Amino acid sequence: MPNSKTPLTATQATIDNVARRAGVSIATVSRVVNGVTNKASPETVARVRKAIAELDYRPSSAGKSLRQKQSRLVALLAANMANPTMAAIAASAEVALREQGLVMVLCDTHDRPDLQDEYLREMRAQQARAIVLLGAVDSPLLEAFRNGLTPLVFVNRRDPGSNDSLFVGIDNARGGRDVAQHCLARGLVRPAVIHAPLTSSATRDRVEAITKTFAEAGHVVARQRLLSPDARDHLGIGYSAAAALRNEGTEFDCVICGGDLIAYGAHRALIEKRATRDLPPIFGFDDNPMNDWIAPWLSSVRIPYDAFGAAIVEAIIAEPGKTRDRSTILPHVLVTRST
Amino acid sequence: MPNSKTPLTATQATIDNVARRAGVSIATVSRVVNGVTNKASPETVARVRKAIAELDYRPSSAGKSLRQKQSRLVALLAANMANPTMAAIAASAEVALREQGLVMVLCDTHDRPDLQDEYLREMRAQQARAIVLLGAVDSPLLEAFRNGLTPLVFVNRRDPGSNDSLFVGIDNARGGRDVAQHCLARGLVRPAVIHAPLTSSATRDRVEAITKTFAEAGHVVARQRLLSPDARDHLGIGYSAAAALRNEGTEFDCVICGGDLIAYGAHRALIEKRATRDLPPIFGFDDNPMNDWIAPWLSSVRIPYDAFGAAIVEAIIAEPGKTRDRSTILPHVLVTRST
DNA sequence: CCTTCAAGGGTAAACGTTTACCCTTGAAGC
DNA sequence: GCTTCAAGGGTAAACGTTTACCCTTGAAGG
Repeated sequence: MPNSKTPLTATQATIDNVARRAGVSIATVSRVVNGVTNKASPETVARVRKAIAELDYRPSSAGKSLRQKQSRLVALLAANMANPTMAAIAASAEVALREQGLVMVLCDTHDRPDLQDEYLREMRAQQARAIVLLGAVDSPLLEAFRNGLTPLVFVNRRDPGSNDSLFVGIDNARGGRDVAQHCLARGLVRPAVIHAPLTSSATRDRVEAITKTFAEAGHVVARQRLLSPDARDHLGIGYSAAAALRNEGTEFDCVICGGDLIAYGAHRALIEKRATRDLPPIFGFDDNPMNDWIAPWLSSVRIPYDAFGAAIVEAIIAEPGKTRDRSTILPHVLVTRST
Repeated sequence: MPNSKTPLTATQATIDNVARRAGVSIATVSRVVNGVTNKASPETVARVRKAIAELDYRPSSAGKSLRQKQSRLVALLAANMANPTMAAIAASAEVALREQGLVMVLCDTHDRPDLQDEYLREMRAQQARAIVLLGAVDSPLLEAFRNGLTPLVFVNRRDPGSNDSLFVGIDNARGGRDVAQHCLARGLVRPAVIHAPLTSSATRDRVEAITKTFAEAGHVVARQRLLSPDARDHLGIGYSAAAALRNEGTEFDCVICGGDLIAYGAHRALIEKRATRDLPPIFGFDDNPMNDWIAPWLSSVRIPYDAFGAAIVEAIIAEPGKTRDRSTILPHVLVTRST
């Protein structure tokens, strides 16, 4: 705790300053800072600690990184920061990483392989401790990192190029099945299914499980109720799919979307023509944190945002152990709402 | 562009590797990398560039930082990452910073002075190039940084402890006046005004301008229509304020909220009792990027998210010049919507 | 009294850069 | 045939750490 003596400056005190003030060598200071106790007497340790507190000393990251060939930076490469779900996971990761003394660098790859590679290159230069990919896309450098020693953690979306990479996420197939079964139990047997292109494992697992579950119950999802329009983003996908349903007069008794943003778009298209009262049930995935407030009409498979941070940290830290599971499957729950 | 010869590895090539491969000294490599052209012949430059490309070399950040006493890291200390507006500004900043070869570190201070100081300390250890405070709170270390040489940029909320710090944001007083005038022009003269505690300059400016504008038009905002309930977050503030209005039977003809999240909360409370059809006009600030989709009932003062990144970068970069404005005021526009 | 050993702590090298300064070469000017 | 000078490029120090290795002291064991 800084006290009145504390010179509270914006310029960094060095290990040398501390050593001089405590009357010891820099080696001793370094040892005290790093908790090597068997090389200094208790009195020396106390003197050093005092000097550290008085100077508000913290080891220079650059010096440390240079020497240890490793920094305290952990990169979070997110596919799309505009998605509140990703933001929530990022926030959770940030807290968990800070508790480990690690610093999170947030990068938005916009789902572009070239940008992802650019960031990988940068993080290699930064000697990042680990790289967390929140929605990874395959890219040339990713392959190189797979064989490197920087831990790679894939979140939400599995590694598009390997199946034994570290993974943290929910069981998407089970989530899809849960939604379908929920519908079936309520007699909803003609769902409109709207999803993004099947490039990510998450979307693929969800959609496959949904159609499979309906089919097994004897209700094959007709082709015209299975929509994946081209659009620049999820909101647009949802909107144009729902608009298409309307224009073509397709009958459906519920709408299941591959993600909440798609559901927002679909909802918008639906309420443009219908009264709010007779909206069909709408389902999404992720359950964005503000849904209770801004989308009380949306049922969604909630992912446990707050659990991601801890799971990611564990995946990074436990790496040496090697015995742990390569996948961490977090629990989900279908949150049902209706206006 | 990496070609077939590229050894695409996850481990960093050093300046020494490049120098050896090009048959020059490390000094020459350094000069080529940094664009010092008058110390090498064109052929040498070409040889070095070739070696750099072949090894996919990028200077080590640690070495660079150590030598230059400055890193390429720029910290963005955000008060609340759960707010989509902050996320949007962060995304914009990230892009703009990357274009300058800078790397954004995102930290969530949760509006807590102790956490803010913790991050400031960390960033001092990282020798951050600059620190961007997106919603700053006053804290002991902040004072030290004000006198230091690391540029500080306050975004949205002004420096709570000084009025000549760098600032990027909109003219909140003007925004508040715009909303009030819009209401007045439509005969709405009994607004309910809901806001967070007046600790930030942004909220203060907005609320003051709103009440002042109404008062000047002869419609003083009655005390019972001016609400700032205690609640853990903006959503809760909006909700409990609107609930209180309802419970106390206060009459009002429109609702003006200090931020979009407050408006979401208020809206939720209002639709719980009223039919959707007779909702009063609701106004917010910031205009979260997804409002068109999820809050078509909300009018809001839109801040130009995408312009923030460039403005922040300019504030950081132009620092040496000293002649520039300390404040960058970005344009806003009142976006009106109604369901 | 001599040897051993542990405790406590210092010395110096290495990490990858940048840059001030030095060196060599060849041509120009006298 | 000198001196000068510019072009081109190398040498080495410094940045702040960590850590292998060395040194000193005092006590224990013989």
